[in-house]
Amino acid sequence: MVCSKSFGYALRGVLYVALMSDQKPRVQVEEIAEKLSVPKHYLGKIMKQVVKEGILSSTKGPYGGFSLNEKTLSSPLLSILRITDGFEQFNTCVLRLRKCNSSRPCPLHDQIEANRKAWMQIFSKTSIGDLLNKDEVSFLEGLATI
Amino acid sequence: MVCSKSFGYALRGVLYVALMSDQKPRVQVEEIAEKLSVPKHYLGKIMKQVVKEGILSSTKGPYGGFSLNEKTLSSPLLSILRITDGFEQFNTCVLRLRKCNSSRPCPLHDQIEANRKAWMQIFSKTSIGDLLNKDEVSFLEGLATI
DNA sequence: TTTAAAAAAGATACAGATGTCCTTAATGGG
DNA sequence: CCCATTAAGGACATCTGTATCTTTTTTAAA
Ligand code: FES
Ligand code: FES
Repeated sequence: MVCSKSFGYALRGVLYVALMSDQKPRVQVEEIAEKLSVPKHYLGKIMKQVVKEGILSSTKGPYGGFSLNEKTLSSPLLSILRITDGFEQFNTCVLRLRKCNSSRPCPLHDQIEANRKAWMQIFSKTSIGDLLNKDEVSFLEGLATI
Repeated sequence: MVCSKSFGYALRGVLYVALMSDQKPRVQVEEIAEKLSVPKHYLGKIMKQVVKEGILSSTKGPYGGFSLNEKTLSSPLLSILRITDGFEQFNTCVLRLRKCNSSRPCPLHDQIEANRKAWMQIFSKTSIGDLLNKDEVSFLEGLATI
């Protein structure tokens, strides 16, 4: 019913880089962690994976940091979810009564399956860019609140 | 998107006791654990909480074990969920962008909230008894599959 | 009352997610 | 080339859910 903390770190990290992109082309993990009140080194690890997935770019060295690329804004939340949480959650019986499948469904399977499809939809249809458009103003104030 | 393993243990434990209730008034944790392929001692701890919540009854000593009571069949899944998983999951922003509330919603809040209500509905409307009715035959075979 | 059976309770162990620290590699500027 | 800066990578620490083991308490039967 809720994503991992790692997911939140990754998402907010990407959003922060995006929001800063007009002011500075690259943002250091140090700054991101500080502004979002997130553990610095742990965030670094996660951002690394986000880069490997292609959602962000990064360069080492002076004036380096994390930056947007052509894929960033169009990336669906699902691509971050894969990194941080994986998709097992969608294939496990909610009741943990058995392997979840339609051929041998548990009593709740159909209801749950419909619900999960809806979640999947939300996470695959919604992109980083969508979030920015919908919430432009309040994001920056809100990013550090959790 | 999925309940804890503990939830599965608790639910399957209760279901097993219910299914056995016409053959034997009390069932020992030893037997339950064996039949469900669940860690014996850990299951004991969870069953204890289920009893404390009032969903099952138990008696110590010879011929003791866990047994149904007047509340068992009408207990909603939500009462087990409270024991094993708690309700925090329903009050946390999926995106972990901020405290989840309607007055300061994240961009996905409304969609997510509707979805969560649906989950809550399922777990509060569905009782132990409902599961048994819907799935009477295949439960016993299936109970040990996870 | 004694004994054995079974749940309850407590102590400890393990595993995965989370978090910290230190070292290594890459990069731009001098 | 040399140096400072920054991400990447690896080793270790902590915390929480899960799991195991032992001891205590309760109960039924003999
Ligand atoms: S079989 Fe239970 S949710 Fe699919
Ligand atoms: S504020 Fe994000 S789900 Fe409610």
